[in-house]
Amino acid sequence: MDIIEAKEQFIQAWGTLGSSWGISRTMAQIHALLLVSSEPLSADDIMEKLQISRGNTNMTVRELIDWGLVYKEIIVGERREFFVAEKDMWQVSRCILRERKKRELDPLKRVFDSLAQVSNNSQTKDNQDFIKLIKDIQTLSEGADTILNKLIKVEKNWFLESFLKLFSKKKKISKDKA
Amino acid sequence: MDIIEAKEQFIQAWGTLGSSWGISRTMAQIHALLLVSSEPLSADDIMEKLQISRGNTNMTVRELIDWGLVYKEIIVGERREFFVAEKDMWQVSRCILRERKKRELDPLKRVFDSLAQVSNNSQTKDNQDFIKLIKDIQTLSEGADTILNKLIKVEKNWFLESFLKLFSKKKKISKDKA
DNA sequence: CTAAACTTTCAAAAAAAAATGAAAGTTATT
DNA sequence: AATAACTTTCATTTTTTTTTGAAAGTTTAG
Repeated sequence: MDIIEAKEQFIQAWGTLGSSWGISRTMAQIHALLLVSSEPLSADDIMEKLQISRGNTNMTVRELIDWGLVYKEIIVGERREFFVAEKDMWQVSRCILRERKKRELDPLKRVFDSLAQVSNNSQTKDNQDFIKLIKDIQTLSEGADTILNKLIKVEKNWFLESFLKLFSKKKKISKDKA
Repeated sequence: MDIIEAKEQFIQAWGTLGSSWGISRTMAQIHALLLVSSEPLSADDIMEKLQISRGNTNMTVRELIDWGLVYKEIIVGERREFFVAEKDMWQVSRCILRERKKRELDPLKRVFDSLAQVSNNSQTKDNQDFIKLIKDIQTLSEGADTILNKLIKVEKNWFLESFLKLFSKKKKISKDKA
């Protein structure tokens, strides 16, 4: 497999993976295309390479900019806008984490904060169970929130060097196995 | 807000949240309904309470069972099957993490393992960058994999007591603030 | 100011995902 | 073995999400 082919496969694969990440195929493909392009691309370049419409290209690039995954780049003497992708994949991960947390976790917390205010005057077993369910979900979602916030803030090296080591400790092999 | 109302809101909210988690609204709603029911429910109970079709109910309950979120329960003297939800929310989180990892992270790793085998004979800057991109994505996805596997295995108390504390250390307030 | 170059919007079309329900399949009872 | 009670399947319909493209809007240059 040569590099050209590999890049095409990358764009295709990133697009497919995007769907399972709740990101539209086009959005993921544009992102991938910009990631593998050494030069900034114009809206027309993107349209042509991915065979998509102008409207779709414009809207999707805007969204990528909102996420912080793509930047506008001005080229002197050119009137058109050009776009480049954020190439630091740790930064990319942070953007994706932040946006997915915003979409997937924050609404959960909001809903349960309001649900937690349910009055608990009837003390049947059934109702106690419901109150506990709400509390449990809140505890866990706050835990998830704490972890995600930390991951979003943290430096790449801290993640790769300190944090990951917490998880990769080898299991001690006990003598009684021998 | 009384408990009945709160439960209905819970089912509704869990359904809506489900969509943003890549889970169909019905699947999340059935799950929520079973979570708030103290008694096991039959397929007919579910159909009636959520106003959905038999086919949909059956397929979705099967999927919830596959995920490990719902169990069949046999009631003596009843021919029909009854269903109950896993009530331990930590266990529920694990199931959801495991299934989402399977859907969202594992395919990523597979794709990039195959892309990593791209030949690197032409040593242009451009190609070096591409190779680096692939490597970076692999490093990060392996990191994510390690963390998720650990979280899926770990005990609830370890998560809430030891793990979370790593993240919630209070910032030292320095004197120059005063 | 005006035309050209480029960008944005949004109603309508297409595609993808989810739900329906009738028919086929199973299993337990008599 | 026949019937009744219940479950599963899947082609079709409905709903939701994504994309299109023509029209409207903006900005720059002369």
